[in-house]
Formats: sequence, structure tokens, C-alpha cells
Amino acid sequence: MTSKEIIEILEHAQIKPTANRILVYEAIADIDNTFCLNDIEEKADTIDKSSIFRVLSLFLEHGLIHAVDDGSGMQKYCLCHNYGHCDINHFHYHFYCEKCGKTYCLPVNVDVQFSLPDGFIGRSTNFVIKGLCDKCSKF
Amino acid sequence: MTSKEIIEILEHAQIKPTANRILVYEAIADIDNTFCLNDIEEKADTIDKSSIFRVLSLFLEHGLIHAVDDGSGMQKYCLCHNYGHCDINHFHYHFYCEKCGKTYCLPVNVDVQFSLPDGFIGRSTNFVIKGLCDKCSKF
DNA sequence: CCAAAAATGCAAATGGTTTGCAAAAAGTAC
DNA sequence: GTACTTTTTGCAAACCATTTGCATTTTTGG
Repeated sequence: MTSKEIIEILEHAQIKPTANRILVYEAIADIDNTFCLNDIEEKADTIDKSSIFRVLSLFLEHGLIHAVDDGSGMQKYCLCHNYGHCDINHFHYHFYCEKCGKTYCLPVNVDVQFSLPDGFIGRSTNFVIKGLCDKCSKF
Repeated sequence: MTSKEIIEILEHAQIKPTANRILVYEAIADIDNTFCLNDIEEKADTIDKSSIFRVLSLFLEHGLIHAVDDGSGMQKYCLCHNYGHCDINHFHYHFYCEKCGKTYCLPVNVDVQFSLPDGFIGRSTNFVIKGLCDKCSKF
């Protein structure tokens, strides 16, 4: 992905494209799994951890990434492939391996028609299945 | 719920019914929403926080409670109404209010048929919808 | 009752997240 | 371009829920 494309994505999401933000987006754009702050810190090691944290928080707020809550104690994220325009009833889900701690983006989407009580407004979903991944289930 | 009933539930889950464990179960049995360690600490204020933590971890391991991952940074739990024998495709889900931080158990169950890649073994699910609750959506 | 094992309370460590603040960079008006 | 304001960044430290170490207490099994 060219930095020109990244700048377009950021601007489309109403985010000012600073150097750090472009670098962070570059780092996450080619990850097809979940990632955490440390992963980005390793890939973009010129940027301070707190700055990465602030960039990720900004991306999250503007919908460029999703939060994945897997209960591991570390915040995971994944890239939004719709640039912030996801359908709340149609989403991809995740798998958390309780043995190795890795969280996978599962490639298929699922349709779930759920209902909310009166007055509740849904904005995003988090669907995580926990268990053992293929590598860890062998032993 | 009588303590005799609680002892039966614990023993059925292969947990030795110590005084603390009975107290903790008593504290959570009548909560029909999610709760966190602090909630139990308030309700069972004779027990040390670390002991409550260990009891909850034990209950979790034996399926008496479920973990609810809402991304709030605090571990939430909810009582398993099947005493540890839940169907992985049929479960109740939760709502996390991004404004007030409260996590609700939604009363209805949902059926979700999902598929996992070869070798992946699912043991539990976590389905949380985030947004605004009825009280917070008014303003 | 006595020895071994398990559970508990207390205090402290851990570790990811978040914040305060001064410096640097970017934007704005002239 | 220059002076001023606003935003962003790096660094260090604070924060805070979770987790652990260890001595004491309680329970269990002979």
C-alpha cells in the first residue's frame, strides 16, 4: 500500500495524516490477524509506545480498526476492512487460544440477528470463541 | 438459595465447599447481571480480595461462572445458569455501554452456527454488543 | 490427636494502559 | 517569511486491576 493511499484512507476517516499515523497504518495494513500495541511497537520502532497508543485509540474511535476483547489482559485490535463502515449484524469473528494466547481473525463472516431492549443502541460487536487452536489441540 | 443447595452445586462441579466459596457463591447467585471482583468484594466484605479472586478463578475453571470480556479493562463475570453445562452454539449475550461502563446480561439467548478451521476446538464463546444503554442514549 | 495438604489473608510485585508535561511540529493570520 | 496558536509527540511517571509469594490458618486423612 502506497503512502498516498494511506493518506487517502486517513483523510477519508477525518484523521489528519501525520507521519506517525501513516507509519502506524502502514504497520497494521498488512497484518491479517489481530495485533496488540507491542506488535506495532516492534514494527514501528521509531515511534514511542505512548504515541502508538494514541494513534491506535484515534483509529479505533474513527472506526479504522476494531477492538477485539479476548480476555487475555492485553488489548487486541484488527484492521477494519470496510474503513469504518461495518454492518453490525454481519461481522467476522475471532478465536482465542487459551493455551498459546494467540487470537486469530477467522476468515468467514457470520450473520447474527440479535435484538436489544428498548432504548439500547448498538454500535459494534465483539464475538470471540475460546478454546484450543490447531497447533495447541494436538498435544 | 440455602447453603445446602450451594454446597450441592459446588460439589457437583467438583469444588470443595469451603466457607469462603459458599459465601462467594451466595453473593453471586442473586446477581442477574454481570459482576466484577469489586462487586463481590463489597458484598462479601469479610473475605480478602485475593481470596475472592482465587475463588472466582476456580469457579470459572469449573464452569460455574462465565467470563465476559467487554474491553473495559476490568474482568466481568456472570453466573452460568446451567451449572457449567452450556451449549457453545446457544448462549446469552451481553451489552456493554460505552458511556456508563455498565455491562448488561441480555435476557434472551441466541443461536449462532459458526464454523472453525480444522483442528480448532471451541470451548466457550463471548458475544458482546457495545453501544449506549437505555439510560445513556437519552442525552 | 497428629502430620500432610489445601485454603486463606496480607502485602507486595507485575504489567499493560493511561496521563502530565515540556518540546517539537503543524497550522493560521498577518 | 514571521509571530502566534493549536496539535502532536516523546519521555517518564502514575495508575490500577490482576496476580503472586509466603506465612498462617483451616481442613483432611490416618
